[in-house]
Amino acid sequence: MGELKLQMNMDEYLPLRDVVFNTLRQGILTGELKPGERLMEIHLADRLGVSRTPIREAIRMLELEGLVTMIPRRGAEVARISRQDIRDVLEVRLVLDSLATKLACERITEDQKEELRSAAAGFESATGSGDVTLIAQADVRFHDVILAASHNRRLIQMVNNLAERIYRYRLEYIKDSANYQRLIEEHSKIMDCVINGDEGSACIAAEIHIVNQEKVMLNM
Amino acid sequence: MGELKLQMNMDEYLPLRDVVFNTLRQGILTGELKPGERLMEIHLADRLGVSRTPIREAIRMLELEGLVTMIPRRGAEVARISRQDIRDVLEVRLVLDSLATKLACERITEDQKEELRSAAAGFESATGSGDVTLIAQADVRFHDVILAASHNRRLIQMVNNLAERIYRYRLEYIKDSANYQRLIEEHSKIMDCVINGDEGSACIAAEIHIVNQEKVMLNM
DNA sequence: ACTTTGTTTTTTGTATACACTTGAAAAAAA
DNA sequence: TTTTTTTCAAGTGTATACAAAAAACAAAGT
Repeated sequence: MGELKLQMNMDEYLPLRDVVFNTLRQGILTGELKPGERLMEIHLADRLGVSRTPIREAIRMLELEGLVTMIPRRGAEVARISRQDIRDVLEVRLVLDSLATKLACERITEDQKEELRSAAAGFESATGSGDVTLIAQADVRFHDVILAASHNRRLIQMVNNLAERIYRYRLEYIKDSANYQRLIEEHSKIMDCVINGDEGSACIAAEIHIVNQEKVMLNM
Repeated sequence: MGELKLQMNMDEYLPLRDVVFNTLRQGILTGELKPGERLMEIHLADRLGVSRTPIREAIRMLELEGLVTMIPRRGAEVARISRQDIRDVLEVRLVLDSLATKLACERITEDQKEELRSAAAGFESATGSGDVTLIAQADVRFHDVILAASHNRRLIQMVNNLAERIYRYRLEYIKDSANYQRLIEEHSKIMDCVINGDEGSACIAAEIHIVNQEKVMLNM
């Protein structure tokens, strides 16, 4: 069993359960905790230097988030993701991203338009750096701006949740530099449509963006 | 403070946290626990005859489900639902129900077609009974069949979660017998399209169904 | 060698104790 | 009477103890 490098960020003044939640979440998203790996309360408690109580509560939260699976009287394990799961997620994401883009066309503020331009430029320059983490962050930021511009909290929450579940696979996608040029163009197209309020084209561009992603991710 | 009639169903052999979760969930959905009402751990523990631990875990789960709101160092309260929340939820539901209906057209099995006919008939006869609970159940069943026919687990889970959040308001909608005839016709239309695999018309019918609901619900 | 049974260990499920915050009430001062 | 301070009660946050279940392992019988 490999030693986990889980390290809690105690800076923030949050309930321990939230700190643990964020820590475990991060561990799962980065792949430090692998699918199928058991999450044993005592071990985690020892490693993170807290008692079992906050660990348990954090695990309950991760369960609802879909990142861990509970087996009664056996404990929790990091959720395994099947090909079918990815298909299901992307199928839903297609329409939700499309909706977000459409709503963004109607509701985006001037500030957000500026933010969007900045995010698109940031992504393009990030691809130049070759730093995968940086690129992933820039990509997330671009999508976050559009989501925020939809001004629909429920939608934002749901899309973020979906994105989280397939984050690891999306990372693989981001790693492949063969996709960069296309991604940049797709972002650019989406941005133009949203800024000009061209709903129809914006939706189509957003859908193409997801479909391309789907094609690559399902071949991994 | 009114006496709650919360009663746990101990028949099932489940972890207490799940029993508590279901109990509180039911209480919130039926309106027995009202929006804004504080959920105090000790009181609930006493009332339900368990310790604080399962109560806390159940509350963490309800929080992620969106049914309760946590205020740090103050505890939990039943989530308040704003007009904007309802708008947001219905905006998302529109596209998700539309997607579910489209997928159902492609993937529905023969057994499910039969089930769908039965559910539609059941709803029509339920409206005759005048029993609101019965009608609501029949309505849920109809939608569940279509959801199941989408064969997309993530979608099923998400739509159910959305539906849950506005259940109380939907109930009000169901109460008004002025809507029955229209509901029956809408169901019938959706059913026909799904069974015949007519995706385009099915989506439109599903969307009309939600839009009508939205109109009424936002006027309450 | 193989199955079955008994025992031990590990791990979860639940209860409870204690510390710390916060809000409110009561008491004292202006 | 009003304001401020103090005290106290109520409630959450966290740790820990104990019980019960499941899994792993060993031993005995076939």
